[in-house]
Amino acid sequence: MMLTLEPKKTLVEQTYNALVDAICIGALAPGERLTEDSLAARLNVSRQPVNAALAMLRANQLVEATGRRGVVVAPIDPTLFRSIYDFRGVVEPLAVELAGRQTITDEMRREGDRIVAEGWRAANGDDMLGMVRADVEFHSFIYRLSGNSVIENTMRIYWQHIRRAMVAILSGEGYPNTVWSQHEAIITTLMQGRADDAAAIMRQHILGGTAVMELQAFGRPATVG
Amino acid sequence: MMLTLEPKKTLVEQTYNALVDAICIGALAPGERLTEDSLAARLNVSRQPVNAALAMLRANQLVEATGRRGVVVAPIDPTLFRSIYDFRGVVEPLAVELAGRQTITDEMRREGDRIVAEGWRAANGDDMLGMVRADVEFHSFIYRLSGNSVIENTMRIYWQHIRRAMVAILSGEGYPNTVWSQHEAIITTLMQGRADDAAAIMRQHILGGTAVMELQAFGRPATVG
DNA sequence: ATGCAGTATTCTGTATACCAAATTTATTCT
DNA sequence: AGAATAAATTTGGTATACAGAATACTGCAT
Repeated sequence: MMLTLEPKKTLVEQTYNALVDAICIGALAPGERLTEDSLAARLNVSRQPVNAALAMLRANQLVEATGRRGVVVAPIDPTLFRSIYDFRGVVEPLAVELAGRQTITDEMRREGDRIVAEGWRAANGDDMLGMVRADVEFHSFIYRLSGNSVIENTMRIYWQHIRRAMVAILSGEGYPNTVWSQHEAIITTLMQGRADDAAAIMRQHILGGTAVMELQAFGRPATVG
Repeated sequence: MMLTLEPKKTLVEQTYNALVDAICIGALAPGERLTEDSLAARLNVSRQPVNAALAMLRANQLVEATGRRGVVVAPIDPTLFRSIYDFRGVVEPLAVELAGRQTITDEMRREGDRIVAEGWRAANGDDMLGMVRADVEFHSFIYRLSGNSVIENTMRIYWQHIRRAMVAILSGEGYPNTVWSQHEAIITTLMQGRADDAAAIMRQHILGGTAVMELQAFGRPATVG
């Protein structure tokens, strides 16, 4: 397993980011036991930044405490994903609606087009990691457009979990095409000034993601109440 | 009934909670400069837990970094509050709707009644701190009923900010009565199984809060510098 | 073999001490 | 006074130590 520290920023952040990526990619498998000493040795830092990074990972539910015997990488929890998708069901359309109230510059339009183009390229090339990256980028772009820092900061945390499950979701036959059709439609509609319509598509987009996730990742549809 | 023992908390958590409370109550004023050494001395702990607690406060935007010159208590930021209220506008009704899908036990009904009664008592007695506490309790109760951990965890962070501004919001003439009428109506309607109606009231409740906040807290010149 | 008590080991949480770099404040020189 | 320089602060980071908790191990009595 390769754990490499990216330059810049504090050691705590570097450590945190390295661990997040390792967990999301699967280099650190669910259930794997991590001790501060071994991580410190592997990352070539002292225990302190490791300890701080683990505290953050715990707060974000990516690892779980296990008494005085280190932490373990959290399992992929279906209940958590249902919660996240219920949550996204209202937050993502809100982001689109708020984005509709902002002034959209030409630069933003180009940025949107670029992200959609990249998504299509990844989808057509069956580039799984590229699709995940573009998906994160697309939604983060919408959050940024919304001008609402609460949405941005909150969703950043949960995208770590979403990334973990993304491969399973995207592996559905033909699903990438649906995803990027919807992404494209959202951008186009939003840029035309029809934010309400764009929000409605977003709502459908998340609903579809919920359904596919339930089926692909967890094998059974949700109990709809 | 499951009695949950207060788990022995770490110094980091104790430090974090102490600082959060101090900031929310106003004991640490916006703009005040905090250094690790002085806080460590004041709380009688070493620099390490203070450093970790400050990192969390920074992540939650309650303090701001200022180079190598310590951190300062974050100002009360109108933009942040607008973001929070836009956010709550969709998240709180969602919580009510999800709560409507859960099985509601008699114990929960009693809990709801107790919270509403406490809110009225505080409102009628002009007990500002009691009102704030009951308000936090009411909304946390709804989050818990929703069974959605994402809502619970996310909103816990932002309630720290809301608490800071609460006094200004509640000081509007007659407003506490409106607030607790709405709270009571939400609980009653939800317990009757009419979750959609309850969610609609919640939507109105947050809208009203947004308006009052804008007027009371930010619509007039600041009294504190 | 099996069950169990007592011991050893492994870890975390916390404290202390120290250093380097950065940044502000004070001081000295021109 | 203004510029240059030294001193003081303060963080980020490392290393080390130690108590106490959870786990693993060991060996004795069955």
